[in-house]
Amino acid sequence: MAVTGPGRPRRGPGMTEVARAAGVSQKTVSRVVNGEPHVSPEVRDRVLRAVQELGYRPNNAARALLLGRYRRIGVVSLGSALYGPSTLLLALERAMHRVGYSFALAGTLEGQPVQVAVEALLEQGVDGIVLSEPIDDGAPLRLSADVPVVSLGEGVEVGQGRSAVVGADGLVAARIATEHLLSLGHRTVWHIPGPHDWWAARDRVRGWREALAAAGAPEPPLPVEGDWSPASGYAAGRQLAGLSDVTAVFAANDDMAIGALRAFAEAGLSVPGDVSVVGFDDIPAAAYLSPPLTTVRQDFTAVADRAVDVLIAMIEGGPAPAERTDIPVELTVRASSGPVREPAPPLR
Amino acid sequence: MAVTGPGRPRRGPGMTEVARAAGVSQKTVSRVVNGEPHVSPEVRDRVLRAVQELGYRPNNAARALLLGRYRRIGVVSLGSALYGPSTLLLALERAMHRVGYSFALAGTLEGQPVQVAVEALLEQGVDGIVLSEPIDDGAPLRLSADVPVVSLGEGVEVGQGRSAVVGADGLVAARIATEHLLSLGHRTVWHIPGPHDWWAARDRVRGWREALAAAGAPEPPLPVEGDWSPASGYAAGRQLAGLSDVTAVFAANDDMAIGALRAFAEAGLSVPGDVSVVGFDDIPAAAYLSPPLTTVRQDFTAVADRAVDVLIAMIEGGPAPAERTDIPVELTVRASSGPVREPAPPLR
DNA sequence: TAGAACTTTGACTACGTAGTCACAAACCTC
DNA sequence: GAGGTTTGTGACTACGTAGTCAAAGTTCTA
Repeated sequence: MAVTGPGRPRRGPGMTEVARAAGVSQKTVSRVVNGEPHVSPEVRDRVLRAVQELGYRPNNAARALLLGRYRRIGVVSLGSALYGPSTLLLALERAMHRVGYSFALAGTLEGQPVQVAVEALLEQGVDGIVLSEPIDDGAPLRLSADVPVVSLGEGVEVGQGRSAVVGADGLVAARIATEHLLSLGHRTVWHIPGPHDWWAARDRVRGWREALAAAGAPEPPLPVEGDWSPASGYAAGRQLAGLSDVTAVFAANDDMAIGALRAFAEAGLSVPGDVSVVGFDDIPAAAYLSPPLTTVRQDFTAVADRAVDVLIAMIEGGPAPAERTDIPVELTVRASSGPVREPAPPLR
Repeated sequence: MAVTGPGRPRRGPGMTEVARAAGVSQKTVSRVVNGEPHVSPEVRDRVLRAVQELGYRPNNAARALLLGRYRRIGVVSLGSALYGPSTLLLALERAMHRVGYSFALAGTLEGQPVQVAVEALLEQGVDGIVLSEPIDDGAPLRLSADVPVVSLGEGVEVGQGRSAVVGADGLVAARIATEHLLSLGHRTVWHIPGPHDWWAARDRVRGWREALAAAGAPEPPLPVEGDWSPASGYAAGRQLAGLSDVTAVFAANDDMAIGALRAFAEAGLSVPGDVSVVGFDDIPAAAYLSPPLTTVRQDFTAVADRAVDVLIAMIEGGPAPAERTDIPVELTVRASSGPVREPAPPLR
């Protein structure tokens, strides 16, 4: 019996109706629509005209049901509007558009395991999944999915499925930022960290540590942990401003750097005169702060492009790449970082 | 014949396999999975156990093909990582999650008509469309879609379909910001506008004009049009700094306000001593700038919730609401705006 | 010019799901 | 205890598409 309840929406014409209009079989319409060979020019024209007239639009659900392929990629995101994550998200959309895939987003709610979002995407139907700005609860992230997964950060264990890792090189970036400050003559560099359950934040801490160790600089204690917000950077900045020997600070993102700048200003410390500050992200406002902020820029477009390319390769049956891919980063030096100030000259 | 080419991915079990395992019919599995009544507890248990064991996951493509409903909403976005748009996007995702819909995103590429993105969403299969941060080329936006459309901004003409408008009240917001500055004693208020093809930008210009007119204040000319970026705000700020009678500036967003602040600082103008500045958005950094920025906050969560509710109502067959919905805004006064400075006192 | 090879077209089918209907069994109601 | 209603279950079907195969027509080859 026909399924035609009252709540059922009108549908557009299908291939069968186009076929009738063009006087051919449904299969021939399928061939024309999909650009398959072995269709005579006249028939192709007739079909295309009918498509035009009827306003035919392919039904992706039917195609997906038949083929088991959706031409859709799911993205799991924390759903924060932070500069990095949102820029990345939009870059992913563009990258998927480029390869003809559509974009489905699932946010993870606080306290919920990532698997919940993955499940939602799988149910909706996706050929692959990108894990953006991932966090974890300490233990390495384990997922179950029957499609390939690309993680933008650390590796993920995916039961039964293939997975790969693509990321901006946060570790190297943090090292570069720290080395920049050390090269200006600072004895050591303090770090305002992001939340420890973010992989990106941990990477930056590690990079900072490595740079200090490599230079033989002492590793100062971490101030209160930030949450990426200017408010948390301000809190950390106040702590640091209270210490006497802080001359260089590397904040895990620009927003926290902004908060720290504010704290230093309120404490009467000049930047970079008394304290040098380096941020992370190169948000558009960075160059227009007072003082303009030295920071590290990640190439989110490159990360997204690479992530999608890797994912598509796996979707099409290729093996998971053995190595992670890291996209290089770039340090932009502005006025907020400068040479260490001479110790107050003795009375002359 | 079975469709089983080599490129075809393995699929999970379907209801039929679950049914076999549980010793019932496929239809009964359907009843259990969808929580329909008239299933005996024992059978329900048996089915649920089989579902668990086999790792059954509903196939949304099949459901959609049958019902013509996707439980998916498409969002058309400009794809800019600006604070407002990205915050809105993520709020939309959450709102859709709340009502059990999934989220599909289509970005409009520069120079391409919005209809292209709409078409992509329709082809992929969505029950409704949200037009976020929309722009137009001067002429009112006309779309063709056979699903309901909610525009977050101005009205859109949708051929054959129903449509509604939900927005933060940018007009009122701009009026409030302007009135705030006038109430501090400024003779008039200058405006740094956003791009004129953004509805939001035009709204703010109109609100500013209305407030000036209502107060009988003269309407100063607009400086160079901004593009929402700090750089463009800086350029406009330099223009304004060169004029002698500028004491109050309302920038169409916080980023441009940041640029303007920088320009004023470089010109030796103090804020708010010489010039008061008000922004728009209340980005997290606004409170930590030097000086902290007076700005207007929009409630994106409320906008998104309302937009999704309205859309769902239309999807479920309801009529399009006749009136647009506007979400109230809130002015946050900080240190960047202050009373007009007394004219330089005559020599005493 | 016979047969092989290719081109063009269509009939048939399956993908996984939920609506419709049929029917048996259990439960009422008076 | 006859008639009616409700409950529980399954058979059958359609949704729109593309793969498979068959068949007729056309061109090429020896």
